[in-house]
Amino acid sequence: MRFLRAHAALTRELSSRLEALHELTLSDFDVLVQLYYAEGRRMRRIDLARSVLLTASGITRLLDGLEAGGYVAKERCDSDARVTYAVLTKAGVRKIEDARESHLADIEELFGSQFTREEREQLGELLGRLPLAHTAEACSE
Amino acid sequence: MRFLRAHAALTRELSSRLEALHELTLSDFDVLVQLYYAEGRRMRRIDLARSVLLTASGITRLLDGLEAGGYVAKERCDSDARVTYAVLTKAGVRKIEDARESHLADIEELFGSQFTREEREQLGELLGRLPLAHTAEACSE
DNA sequence: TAGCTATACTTGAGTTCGCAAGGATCATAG
DNA sequence: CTATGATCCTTGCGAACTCAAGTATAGCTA
Repeated sequence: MRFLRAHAALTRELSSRLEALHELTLSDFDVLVQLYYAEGRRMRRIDLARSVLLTASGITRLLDGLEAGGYVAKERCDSDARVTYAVLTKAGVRKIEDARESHLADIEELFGSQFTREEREQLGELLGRLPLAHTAEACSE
Repeated sequence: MRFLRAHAALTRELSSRLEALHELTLSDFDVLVQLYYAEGRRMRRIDLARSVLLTASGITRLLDGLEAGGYVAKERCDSDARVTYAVLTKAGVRKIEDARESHLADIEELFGSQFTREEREQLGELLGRLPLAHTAEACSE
């Protein structure tokens, strides 16, 4: 119960702040961050989907938006015509670097401030044990 | 990050199991549980909304569904004509008692099995500190 | 009593997703 | 070379929600 409530409250707040300041969804942000840390700042759409726990169709539509905004571009794969890469554009890099700052501050305010460093690590470890929660790539957000 | 991923993975799984077995959303279940433990098994719709962290309109539509299924009924309030109560029907009581069992088993499997009793308590305590997460009423689910 | 503001609820429009189905491409096995 | 099955992606449809606006009622104030 606490878990569900905490999530609902937290994401609602973070999401609305992100939206207000940067016109980004939490999912949008999530995708941009994944791309930002990816090799060559690009990823296969399917891997992107798995890493942010969306379905393939979810990613298609989400990227539609980011492509329209000019933050991400499509790129064909030479070795496999089925796959399309999502690449962060320069505007996308600027966007994420810009949004990161306020978003991290928000997280710190709402989330981090409640815990000591030690507790934070423990919380992370505990949550990391949950099944299926292992998709998150290296990244310390 | 872990928090978001863990939530996405967990709710997706729990939700689909609940849906498959009982044709209930996680939110539906949540609402039924709240009513089940409420005094007289009824609540003002607005209080219900706050306790499950939905908006007023969200509750209206969710209850539309549960009313259509015969699990909850509307009831007028004598002292204040603005408010409507949501009351659990007998069918609703049966439904929730039925669904509870498998749902708790699912939770135990996916969530509880990863932790010792002590860790579980600690996790609960940590999550409970998050701002806005205090709406959950007494109930040990 | 008349007016103002706050509260409870509903409804219309729009968003973000998931699922199922379909098209295209690859890889493998005869 | 062809058939089969898997993989990547998109699209139609529907579900769950939110926000904004509207209605009705309550309560307070002058």
